[in-house]
This record gives sequence, C-alpha cells and structure tokens, in this order.
Amino acid sequence: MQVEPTQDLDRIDRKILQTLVKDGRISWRELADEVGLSTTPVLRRVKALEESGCIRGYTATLDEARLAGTLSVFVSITLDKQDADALVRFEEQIKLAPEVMSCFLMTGDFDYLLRVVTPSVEAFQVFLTGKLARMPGVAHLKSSFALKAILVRQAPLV
Amino acid sequence: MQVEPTQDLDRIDRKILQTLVKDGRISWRELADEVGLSTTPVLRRVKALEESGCIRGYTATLDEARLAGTLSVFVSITLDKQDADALVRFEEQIKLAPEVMSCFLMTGDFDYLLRVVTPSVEAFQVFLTGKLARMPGVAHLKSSFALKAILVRQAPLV
DNA sequence: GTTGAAACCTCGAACTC
DNA sequence: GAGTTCGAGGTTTCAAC
Repeated sequence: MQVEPTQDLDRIDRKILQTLVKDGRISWRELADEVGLSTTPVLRRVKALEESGCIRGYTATLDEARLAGTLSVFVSITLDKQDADALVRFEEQIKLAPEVMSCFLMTGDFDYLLRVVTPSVEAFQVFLTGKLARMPGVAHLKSSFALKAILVRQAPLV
Repeated sequence: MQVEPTQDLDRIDRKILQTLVKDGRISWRELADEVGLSTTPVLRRVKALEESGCIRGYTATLDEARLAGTLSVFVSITLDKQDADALVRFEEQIKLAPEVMSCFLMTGDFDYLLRVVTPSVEAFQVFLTGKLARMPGVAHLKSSFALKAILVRQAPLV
C-alpha cells in the first residue's frame, strides 16, 4: 500500500498532534478546550488522523536511562546494491525485527543507520550474526555501542 | 539529583509498563483487568511509577516517515575533556535543546551520538552553529543526514 | 487489595450554520 | 461539510474498609 508523502493538515490538526505528543493521555474534552472546539469534531479529527496512519498509536514514555537490561547499539549498514528493489527488500525485513528500534536511510558513507536494543551484549551478537548479517543485500556492518541513554524523546511537531 | 541506576520492579509493575507501552491510552479499568488486579492498586502503582520517573509521560506516536518538514540528522560529538564534570555539564545543556530527539553516551571514536530533528536543512545549520557547537566542551562535530525514516519505534520492555 | 459513590468523561443523537 | 449542545452510560478517583 502506497500512502501520499504528505497530508493536508490544517492548523487545528497540527494543534491536535502537538497536544497529543505533549500529553498522550489528555482527555478529549481537555483536548477540545486546548484547540478551541467542542469534543465531537475533535474526536472526529483524532479518529481520522488515527485511521490515515498519521497517529500510529499511543505509548507511555519510559526512562530508558534508568531501565536495566536494555543495551542500545547503533549499526551502520551498507548494501551490495542500492537500487529501489534492494532497498525495499531490506526494509521489509528490518520492519519485522523487534530488536530494531529505529532505522533511517542515510546519505553518505553507509546506507542505513539502525538503533538495535537487546537485553545484553550476548543477545546483540546473536541478533547481529543470526539475523542482521543475513538480511537481503547486506554487504557491510559496523556497530557502535552506547554506554548510556542520556535522552530519548518522542517525535516533535515543528 | 542522582537516581538509583535500577529500580526494584516486580512482575506486576513490568506488566503494567509493557501494557502502557503497547497502549498508552488504555483505561485504568482495562489495565487492571490485564494485570489481574482491581483499579485502585493499579492506579497506585502507576502513580508510583510516574513519580519515581520510571514512566516519564505519555505521547501519541506519529508517523515520522509521513510527516513533512522533519529532517533527522545524526551528529557525533567529541568533547575536549571526558571527565565526569565535563560530561554532566554537556548533558545538562543537551537536555534543554528541544531539537535533540535522542542523545547517547558512546564507546569508541566519539563521545555522544545525537539525533537532531529540525524542519529544514537551514534550521539544522542554525542549530548546529548557533547552539550545538557552542555547548560546553564540544571539540568536534560530525553530521550524517537521514534521507528518510524507515522505522521509529518506542522503547520495548525486554 | 476491595468496595462503593460522587465527579468526571465519552460519544452518539438531534440540531444549527 | 463542519460545527454546537445535551445527556445516558461508562470511567476515574478517593475515602473507608
């Protein structure tokens, strides 16, 4: 399924997103006050944003720095080919790996930068050699280990 | 303020966190059903997790890949000194910059890896030269631009 | 950890512009 | 199409157990 790259969002939709990013558990009534509408149209808009996939869901943000047993490793990946097909096949596989917290297509020295989260170095190695290195088209991998998460924020709305 | 590195979380607390990460807007009654308690003790536990800072907040997760006008740039940073004081001073400043989506203390070639999100290349350059480069102790910066966000997940609980 | 009751929120029906 | 008000029914919250 192909989605349009950008969506028409008016000022109110933007305000809704901003507010929900700031407080994902705000009540619809308060959200309505915040954006200056009554609850019914706000709820309609929120549902539309959810259904269009603009809002993917709601989560609690945990303090990663404090949670034990989560190791972040950044892995830069180079594919053997960079044609559209190769990228799509790789991305499909990446999306299925729960260890991959984020994946960005990059300019420059390598093709992708991932953040992989595992409970331990051992688990990371198993994932790296058993799954990541075997993904379609992967030619080269480089891992950089994070000692500590200082800050992990949610997507802002700028 | 120094916090203990790890916290004692029993099975129920873990289940609460897992459930809230999956659905940050779940009603307390449903959450109670999920963890097998009634609402009052669940709410007490949630409040305790919030107050201890384990739960930092709640947010809507947006589809970064679809949102127009958000450029992700990874910046690796080396400080001129690496003593505890220098790190703390740098981290204090980083936490105040809303453009910084994540910051990790790293092993290896550089000290920190940041993901900076701005609406445009121009805004990024203003941030880089105007704020980042002037932060305490910053000796060297290297930027890598993301072409596209393939996947951005929330923190898992492993 | 449980119960219960008041306060609050949700969301659809009926209506207006 | 996009907004408002109203209210029955469900949810949250807190004191008492």
